[in-house]
Amino acid sequence: MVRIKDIAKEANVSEGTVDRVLHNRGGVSKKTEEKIKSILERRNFSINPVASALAMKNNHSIAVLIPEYNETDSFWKLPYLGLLKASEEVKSIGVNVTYFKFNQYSRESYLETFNRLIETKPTAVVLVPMFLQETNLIIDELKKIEATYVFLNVDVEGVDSSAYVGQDSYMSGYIAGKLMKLGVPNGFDCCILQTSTSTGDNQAILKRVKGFKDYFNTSQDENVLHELKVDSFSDDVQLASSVHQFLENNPNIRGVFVPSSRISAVVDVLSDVQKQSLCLIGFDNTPQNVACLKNGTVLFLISQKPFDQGYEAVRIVSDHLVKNKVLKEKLYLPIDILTKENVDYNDANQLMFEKDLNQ
Amino acid sequence: MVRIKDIAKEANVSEGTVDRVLHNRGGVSKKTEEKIKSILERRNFSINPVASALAMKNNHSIAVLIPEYNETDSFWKLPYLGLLKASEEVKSIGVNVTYFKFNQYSRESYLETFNRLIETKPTAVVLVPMFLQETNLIIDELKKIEATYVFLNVDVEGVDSSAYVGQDSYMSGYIAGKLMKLGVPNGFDCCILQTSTSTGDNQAILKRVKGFKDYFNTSQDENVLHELKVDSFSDDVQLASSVHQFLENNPNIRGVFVPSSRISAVVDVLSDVQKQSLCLIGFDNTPQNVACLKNGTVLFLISQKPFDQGYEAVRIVSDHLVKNKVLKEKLYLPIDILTKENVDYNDANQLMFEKDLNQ
DNA sequence: TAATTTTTCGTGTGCGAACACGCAAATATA
DNA sequence: TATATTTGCGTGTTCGCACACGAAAAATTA
Repeated sequence: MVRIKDIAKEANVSEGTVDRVLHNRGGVSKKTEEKIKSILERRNFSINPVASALAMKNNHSIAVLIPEYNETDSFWKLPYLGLLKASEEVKSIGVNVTYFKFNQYSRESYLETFNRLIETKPTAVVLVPMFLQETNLIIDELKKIEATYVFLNVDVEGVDSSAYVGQDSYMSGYIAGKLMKLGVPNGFDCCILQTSTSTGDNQAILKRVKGFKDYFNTSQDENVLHELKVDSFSDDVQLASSVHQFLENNPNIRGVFVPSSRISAVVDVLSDVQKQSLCLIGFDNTPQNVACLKNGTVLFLISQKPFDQGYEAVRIVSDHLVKNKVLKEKLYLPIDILTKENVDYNDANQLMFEKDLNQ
Repeated sequence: MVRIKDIAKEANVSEGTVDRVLHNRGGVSKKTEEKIKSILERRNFSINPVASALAMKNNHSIAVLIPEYNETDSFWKLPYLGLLKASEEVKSIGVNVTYFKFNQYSRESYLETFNRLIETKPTAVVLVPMFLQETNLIIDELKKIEATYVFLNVDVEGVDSSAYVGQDSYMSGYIAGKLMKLGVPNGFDCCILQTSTSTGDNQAILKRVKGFKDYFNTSQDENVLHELKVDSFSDDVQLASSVHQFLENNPNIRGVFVPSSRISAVVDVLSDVQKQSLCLIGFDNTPQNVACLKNGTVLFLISQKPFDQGYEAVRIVSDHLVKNKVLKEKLYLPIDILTKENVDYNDANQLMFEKDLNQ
């Protein structure tokens, strides 16, 4: 590893001078500056971030505002694990990450948790902007203290943010449309199944639906696209009756697209015959969904790569804080197509980390 | 932030003593140890990882043996970039990575390059085991100096390694089979197109073909599977004549599977009508292949995630060296299904790194 | 009690970079 | 030419921790 000392020796100057050109602090003659710069280039020097962090007494802090999770509602576990993994890595370069979890169904919890967060005076914030109105309040506060903030998983239109880390929802829906066309024989229909009222992330769901429809409309083959809206995915009985009635009225349907993460709930109310004959496509690798994928009921799941979202969010923010890298406005993660066969490989990374965590 | 110095003062001992109990190095009386431990607990002390990392100055070295690349044969560029990215990250924790590139078509180059590598006495080696016989010689040498070594991209049967980082070739072929079934209408045929002689990574290709065939055989629908072997993908004229003749003799064919990374060469010799009517599935996101994907000629590409392979290989080895983490024997990377629509998102990571590199 | 061994602990140096202080050389002013 | 001012640069200290060396204190032996 090349050190400042090495560069200084080679240039016949002192370490202080090298330091000056590195941080272009001025006070160096043109000639020696050029000389040093060329040596830096040639030796491919880069500042040792660890020593730098120590000397600077770097104490960046990233605060994360994220929904809490439990067994039944485990979607937010994976982003959290990804955040944790990155946190561990950046600790050694002087970046500290703290977590604040809120109830994703409560606006009050969202705001109240943020208020606790802001008291710790973080240098940067990663947040999941669940509620539009409250998010605007939050952004105002963050601007006051000049904290950089990035949105995680949920992209809010019309609110300016430093960056967004997540999926391109429109395109993921578009791809779902393509896969659906492949899975449904020509001449048959399919339908989009969603709740009439949605919480928080409905922005993403709307965009997925739009992408899905757009693919259907641009494609030559003629398949009719139906829509079914249900009250809730949690009420088994009602869901079952809605779905059965709908399928009876539209016997030509061979594909069902569920743009939320709840396709497993739909599978639970289908008969064996229906499971066999329908091409089911949904979102997110929750344990329940993965189970449906593995037993062959669901043909494709589209993954948002939640683990990677958390990981990347912390990485880009800390690179920004420590190395002054510019924040890319939109960091779109890969749109993963999961099948029965490849799903295990996709989870390997996070599983490995989880295992390490428990030791 | 509480420092060792603070603890020492409070306990009326020197920093050295606190250090001893922190790392239980021994040589501390029971009484003072207890006292210090309780203070550590009470003050909620934790080692400053930044200072710790700096002071430890780990000095591990990883040597990488990998094929060289150029414009026409660019496959190995991406693993190399991934290796580079990881190298940068681990530099700050005292791990140094050096590269040794060989000509992938020359056994002599392979061995000769390794000999240069081994002279640098690395603590660990990442290598692409191209030639079986020579690899055995290499492994013998590595065992002598007790270096840990991991295989990258190519998994060699019957040779024991510390670990393998790459794709599960069998399963990736299996998935290609599934996708092919989706893309080819019932009642039509498809074919596997490969060279009769293959170099280096033919192990992987054989396994892919096996997986592909297995999916076809287990599936209920009846599609006939043909096989076409050509002399070389580089000889346009001959390739064209072979392919055209074959397709004329088998007019029922609607799908072509190319288990190597050269599907773009096949596309180049197809007529527009053939491009329209055939379902083409291949491997690897080389620039040429990605172009075919984007213009709609190729329906799916399966990616080996070459960038990630390089990245992960260095990461797991350095985690092993620095943090004593156990090496997982097989680190299978996700089997990525690439389409026209999602391919851009999949490359984003490596593109970003490449851009940073050029600044 | 003196000599020796063992236990227990303090001191000092280095890791690589950041930055303040201040001296010498170069340039400007009288 | 002597003095003042700027410019260019070297030196020394600090960050918090790891680890080696060796000294004082305690325990053992003669």
